[in-house]
Amino acid sequence: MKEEEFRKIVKELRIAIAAVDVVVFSIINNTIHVFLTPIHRPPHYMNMFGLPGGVILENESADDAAVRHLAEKANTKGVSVDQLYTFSYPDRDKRSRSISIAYLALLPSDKYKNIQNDNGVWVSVDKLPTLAYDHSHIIKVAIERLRGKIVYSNVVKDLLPAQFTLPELQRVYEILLERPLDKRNFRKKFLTTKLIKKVSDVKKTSHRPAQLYTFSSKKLEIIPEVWAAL
Amino acid sequence: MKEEEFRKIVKELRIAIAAVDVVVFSIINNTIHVFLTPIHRPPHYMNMFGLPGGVILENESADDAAVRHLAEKANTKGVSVDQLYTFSYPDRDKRSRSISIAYLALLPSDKYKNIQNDNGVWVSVDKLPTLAYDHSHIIKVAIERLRGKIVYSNVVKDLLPAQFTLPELQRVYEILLERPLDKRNFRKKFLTTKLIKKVSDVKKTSHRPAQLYTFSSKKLEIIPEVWAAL
DNA sequence: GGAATAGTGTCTATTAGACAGTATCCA
DNA sequence: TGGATACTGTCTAATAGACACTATTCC
Repeated sequence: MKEEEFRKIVKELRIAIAAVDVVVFSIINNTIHVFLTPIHRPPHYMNMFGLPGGVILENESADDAAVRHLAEKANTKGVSVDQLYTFSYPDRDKRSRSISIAYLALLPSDKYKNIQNDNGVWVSVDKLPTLAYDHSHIIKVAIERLRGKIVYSNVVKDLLPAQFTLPELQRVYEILLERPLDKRNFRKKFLTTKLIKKVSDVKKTSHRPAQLYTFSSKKLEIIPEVWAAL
Repeated sequence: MKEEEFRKIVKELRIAIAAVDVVVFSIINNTIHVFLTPIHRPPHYMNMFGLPGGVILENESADDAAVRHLAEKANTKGVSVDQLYTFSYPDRDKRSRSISIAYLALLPSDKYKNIQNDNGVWVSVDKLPTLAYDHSHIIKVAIERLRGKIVYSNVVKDLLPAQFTLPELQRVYEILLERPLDKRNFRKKFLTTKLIKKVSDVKKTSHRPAQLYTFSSKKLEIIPEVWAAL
């Protein structure tokens, strides 16, 4: 069935179609970047960028659809997604009624190049162009959610390489929280959470090497502590 | 269009239709109760109960639809709803593919009788019958969300009458957290949050009267404190 | 005065947050 | 040895949590 015909029927049915959109973040050059794909849907959305996403197929859950669309548009595998929010204002898609189940995905900074393809681009969230649909809004909500999550969980694990140093970890928190953190308090607090453990290796640089760590668990863990330290 | 015909077309389109379901909680007789409506959808769901809900119309958001369906099925007005999660497993509705944007609503214990009508019933969440669709699962998720929310926000405001005593407030926390709380610590902590304020009245009973309080704000406030006190 | 529930204060242990100097590597 | 960044510990103030008695009303 042609898309045109499809939309006509859907419109007649006066129903809301559900689709998914995925906000993929990675930290590049010390700023949060989001992965965008080209969108060209005349007459309203021409030569624009937007979030990767699309329809949900007959035999998949929205979660599956999010993973699938991400894999197709960003050429990646094994990225886990978390449901963010469902956006449903009637005019969010000017072409026809559609509802977006938005997902949040995180990519370690040593992996972001993998998911690049000819069309997709990584853009700093501080320098977003005008995006298709309500995708700018979705990204804003995603940033807030991410900021909220890091203070009571180990979500940052998905933004860091498998092995990382404590200064690198702290830097991620500083970027997301947009404020400097005290090095001693940060280390003290983070080590008491037992979320990370030493590996028997150091990161060699042009100065004193730093101890490498890894996250104890690959699953999302909830921690009681709140990172309010200055 | 007849429902049968509608479902046939939808099935041919192989698309996912979005609907809403609303979990309404109230505390009745010291236990969490949920509001259920009768559901009769042969052949899979006959003479059962389930959450109030239904389709999203052309010109309304999911939030609007949730409020509307709640008003229709439960005969009430002015209840605010919060998006809970979107459920989308392909077989969650055995009749046809449908996705549920679930909402959470709370009703003060002095108001729950208002939303009763000939068909709806209030059932303790400890004694739920088998429900239609995946509604049992949705309710479980809703309870967890509610439990999580009360420790860092003033959500309980929607479970209490406009004026209430501190022992009543504490009771709500004890029911939701399923453990006793120390009276002195509870009062001390809650009063330092400034979430509530005294009113110039007391609740008269057959023993010593209790000071009445009211929530300072009708909006959802986030508090840093965590109610972990024993 | 007895029953029933409201209301109150202190002490201790832990945690949060401020703060500055030493250690280790490389060039 | 100088540059650069990793790493470490203490003090203070605030908070969490344990704990028991007095106050007020009604009957």
